Amino acid sequence: MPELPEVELVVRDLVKELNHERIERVEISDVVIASKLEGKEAIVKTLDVPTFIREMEGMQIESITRRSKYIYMTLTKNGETYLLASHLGMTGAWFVGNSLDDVTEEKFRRHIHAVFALDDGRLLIYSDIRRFGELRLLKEEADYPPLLQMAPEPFDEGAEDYFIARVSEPKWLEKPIKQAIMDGTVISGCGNIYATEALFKQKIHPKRACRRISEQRKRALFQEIVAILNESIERGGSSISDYRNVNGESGTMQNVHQMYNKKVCPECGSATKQIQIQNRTSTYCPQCQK
DNA sequence: TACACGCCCCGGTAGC
DNA sequence: TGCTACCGGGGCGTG
Repeated sequence: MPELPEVELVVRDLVKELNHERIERVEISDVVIASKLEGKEAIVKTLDVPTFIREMEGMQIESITRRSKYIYMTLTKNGETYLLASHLGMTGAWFVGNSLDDVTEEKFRRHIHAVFALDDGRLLIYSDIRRFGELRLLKEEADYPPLLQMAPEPFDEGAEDYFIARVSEPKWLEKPIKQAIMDGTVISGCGNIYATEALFKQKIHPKRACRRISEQRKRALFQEIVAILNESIERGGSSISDYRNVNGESGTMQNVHQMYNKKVCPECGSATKQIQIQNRTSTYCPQCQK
């Protein structure tokens, strides 16, 4: 499942592949169309499918960037600028190819939900096995307020101080640290995998209340998260289940995970434990993490 | 008003 | 082999 590093790698690949192409035609899968007709918000958010297609056709791709776990495509049409904010959910993936057969893995090919035919003849393809991802066409970021509430990019200057300030707010003091670092308004882009790894490396129990962690330890934890996110980008991301890059390749970060989904602590050999925090499974070592 | 909780978008997969 | 329960990112509605 894609977190910040995986999204960053997708963006880097898309930037290499795409250069101001124009979207000529758009196709949306029958299952998405059917879900939308039932009133569900399946992948194509807010807009109905015909409107989404009509708006997207004729758009020129100006730039592709990442903001937290969102892919931002800046688009223009008739002198107006738009933003396509794409979230991969748990199983979303983008591909670029000459035909749908270029999506070589069957489980992704079976779940292609949006196809953007480009003016150079290639296809920009969005596949999403579980359909938890989103394609959100906006006039600007402010049209979807949660985007404005996201914490600064973790690599940006000031993000660490922002983190310290946020977890020092009354609403966070008694809450588990893991809940805080997985909240996108506290840190951008840190999901369950990297939160689990960072807490293990810093020997912090995931349920420890924010109030009961010194500022020094909190800063060390933040820096650990940044280091792990960077390491994962260098390793091509974590391919826990369904992450693939634009060329359909997996990453290798999962090979160096020490705690996420592990049964035994690599440090002390104790059996790990799993608890639920905010309905998310948290794996930790009861001996090493206090 | 603010927060906790459950729901919802789903298919793959583990377990029986 | 086939069925069922479970999992989860993240917003949102309800109590």
